[in-house]
Amino acid sequence: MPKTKALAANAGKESPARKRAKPAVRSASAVNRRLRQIEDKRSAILGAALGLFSRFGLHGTSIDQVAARADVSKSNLLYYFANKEELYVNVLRDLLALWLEPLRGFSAEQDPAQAIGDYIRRKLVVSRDRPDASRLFCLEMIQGAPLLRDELDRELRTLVEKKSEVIRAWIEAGKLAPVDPHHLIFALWAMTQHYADFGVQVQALSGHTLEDEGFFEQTVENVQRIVLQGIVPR
Amino acid sequence: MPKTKALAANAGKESPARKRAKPAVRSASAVNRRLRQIEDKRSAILGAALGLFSRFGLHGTSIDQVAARADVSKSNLLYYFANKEELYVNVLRDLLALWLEPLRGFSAEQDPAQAIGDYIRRKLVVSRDRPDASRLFCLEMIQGAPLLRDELDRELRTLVEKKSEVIRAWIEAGKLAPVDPHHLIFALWAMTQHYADFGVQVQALSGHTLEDEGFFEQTVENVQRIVLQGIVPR
DNA sequence: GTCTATAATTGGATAGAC
DNA sequence: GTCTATCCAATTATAGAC
Repeated sequence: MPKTKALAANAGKESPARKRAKPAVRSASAVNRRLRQIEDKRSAILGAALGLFSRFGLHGTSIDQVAARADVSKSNLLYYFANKEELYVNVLRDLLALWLEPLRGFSAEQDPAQAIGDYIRRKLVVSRDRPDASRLFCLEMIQGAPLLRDELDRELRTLVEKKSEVIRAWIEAGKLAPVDPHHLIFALWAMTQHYADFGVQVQALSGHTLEDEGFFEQTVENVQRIVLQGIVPR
Repeated sequence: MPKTKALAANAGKESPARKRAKPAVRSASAVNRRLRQIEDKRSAILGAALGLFSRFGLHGTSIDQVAARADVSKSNLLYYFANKEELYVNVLRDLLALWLEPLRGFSAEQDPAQAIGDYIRRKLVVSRDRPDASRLFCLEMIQGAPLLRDELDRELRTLVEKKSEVIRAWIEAGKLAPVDPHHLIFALWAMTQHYADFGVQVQALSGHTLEDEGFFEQTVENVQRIVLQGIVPR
């Protein structure tokens, strides 16, 4: 079984970027330059890690590969992140915010067709521009979300409940057909993420990627139509 | 990078179950019993492997774990499957058939609403009864389907093209709203698989699993309604 | 902060007895 | 067919010089 290293043991070990401003000989600007440089390196590593983790998973990726891709040495990487798991967790944490964002837009005052149509577009933009984020999120879910479980229960859950209320309000106002809010939300997530997570399949079958401007618009339009109008002729 | 061991090298090494009927002292029934026993062991290993691979992926699972779960020794497992990759490939192969099956049902003579409604139910049954299969398939896709790519291009592609024709025929007959067949198929796949692949999330947010009879029916109904009628009131 | 060893471990795979 | 004993490669992680 994947060993869950005592994360608590690392709680004290904070990343080097935390140590700042000790009585310095260098000028303030030189210090800032240095700090920025460090932050850049950190995010270079995080970026490289996302790219690899999102394809091959935590265990399918070696620290070496991440280091090579980020153009740092392995031991240098381990200076910035105490161990592989800490790196992984940091990558995931950055993800969640990005993932929750689009849903926040919903509010009862909006026109539901408009709001949901916009939402579909925004999610497809994420699938197009950040497919790696989507894939890593999916990987984590498949594994039972060992590291995201808490956040799922807290943040995501309350957000979803709030938005479900909005959807219910729309239905009661007769602006939306009676549909279970949870299932609607699942449907929206599933259909839009699919183009990122199953990108290879989409490409193999349709011959296109979301990068393809025409195909992107066609996708937006079709997903919107299916969800809003359905496929039975009116 | 994940090393792709020369699979060709193993082409000759066939599984032990292939050696049969040499002039035997034992009775025919004894031999059959033995053969069945061997097949049972093979499928026990395959089953255990599916369970683990579908959660932790190829690299997240050790041969040892599979062996333990199948209740055989590691070296005994390696007698049945020459190496880890061969085991993995065999698990995947069994999967594809299961995965393609439901789509074959479509034919132009059917009523589209009925056919698609049935399809949704059948796929959700698979998501409920074989979530591990769905997850492994998803894992493989995320990784770029290195082992399924050929099949994707061949079998799946031609099947999808054939069924796209059926959908187009329905549209031309005015029985279906104008929608791109590919996107419709993607939507159906995405929405139904979601309940297996993102099962943890579904559980965390809705409090239910497809195992839950009531929830299952509610899911079927909602997915059908969204796809067929859409959510804008008529 | 960055690098060069190197320790320590895991895990895939083989050899050979039974 | 099944087991025990190993071998060997791949990594993770640490120590310590600069």
